[in-house]
Amino acid sequence: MELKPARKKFIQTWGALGSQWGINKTMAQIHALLMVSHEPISMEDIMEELHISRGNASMNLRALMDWGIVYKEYKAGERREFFTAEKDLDELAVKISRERSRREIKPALKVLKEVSVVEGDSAEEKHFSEQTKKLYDFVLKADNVLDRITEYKDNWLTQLMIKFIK
Amino acid sequence: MELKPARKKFIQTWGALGSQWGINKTMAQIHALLMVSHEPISMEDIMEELHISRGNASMNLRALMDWGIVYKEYKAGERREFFTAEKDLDELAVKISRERSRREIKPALKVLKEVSVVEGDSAEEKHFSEQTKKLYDFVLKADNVLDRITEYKDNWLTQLMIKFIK
DNA sequence: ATTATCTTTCAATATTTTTTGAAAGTTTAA
DNA sequence: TTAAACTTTCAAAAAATATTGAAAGATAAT
Repeated sequence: MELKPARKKFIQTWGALGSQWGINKTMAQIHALLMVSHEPISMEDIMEELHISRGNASMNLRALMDWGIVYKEYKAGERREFFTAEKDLDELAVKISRERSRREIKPALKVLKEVSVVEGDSAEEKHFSEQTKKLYDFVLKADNVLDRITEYKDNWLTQLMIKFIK
Repeated sequence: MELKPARKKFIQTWGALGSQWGINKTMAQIHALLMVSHEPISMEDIMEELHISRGNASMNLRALMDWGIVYKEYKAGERREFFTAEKDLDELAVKISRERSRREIKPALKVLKEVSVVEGDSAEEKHFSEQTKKLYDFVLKADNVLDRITEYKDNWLTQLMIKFIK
């Protein structure tokens, strides 16, 4: 396969995957582009390759940097800023997990805890309280697991366990 | 806390969480409503509680059933259909993981495999091929881990390992 | 201090996604 | 077979989300 179409296809796919998981398409595409680039890229080049406006590029690069998965780089003697992506995938996964946990899971957990204190004797009230308590425990555990996904992934004992469970 | 506002708050939160993860708000809300209900609910009641149209309710219930996490129930002597949610959270997680894997991850893996065969001697081509190969391996492993999230979660050895890794 | 180069911001616009509601479809009962 | 009770479908409308582009904001060179 040729580089150009392969790159294009990869960027499209990564963008689509992103939007299915609540990350905007352009953000995921910029990230994809940077991940497969062997050297830092300027905003101008990102705009050109993805056919997007300056504003769009700027805003999404900012967002990616807020997630801690894209970095600014300065080249000596260059006025422009260049960008690179976190290329260590374990590091990438850890950062994404941490951020999603902080932004989305933790607040949801807080609410689950709040609402699960419903008291009362009716079947309705009992069931509500029980179910939300279970959800709290479950989400809490899942959150921990996600946070440690790479540690699991690469642990030999775990690998063994996977085979065992299978 | 009172049941009514607690239930409302839970449904709102679950809906918001859903949309942040690429599941539409109403779908997540219907699911939330059914999860905390101690008995099956009719479409009419769902429409009323969530203030949504008949069409919306019908389509999202269909989607939830396609995911395998909501079931139809028939009550003796009743013409209407009633709905319940999968309430076993482990089962819920397994089904969601399986579906997302099948619909989103597997197709992405296929593309990753396709594009990673790029050949050539330039640094650009080499880097592209290496990086997409790494991504393929990583996503494949992560997919397997997700698929087994509950097995991990409840395994005592793993629990011990979490503490150990910490 | 002025200009040139580059980045950010944000109101307006465009696009995508979701929702509505009425017509068509289905199933059961009379 | 007709009607009643309910569900599904889908084109149109609404809502939510993303994108643009030009003006304002930085920063460095002259």
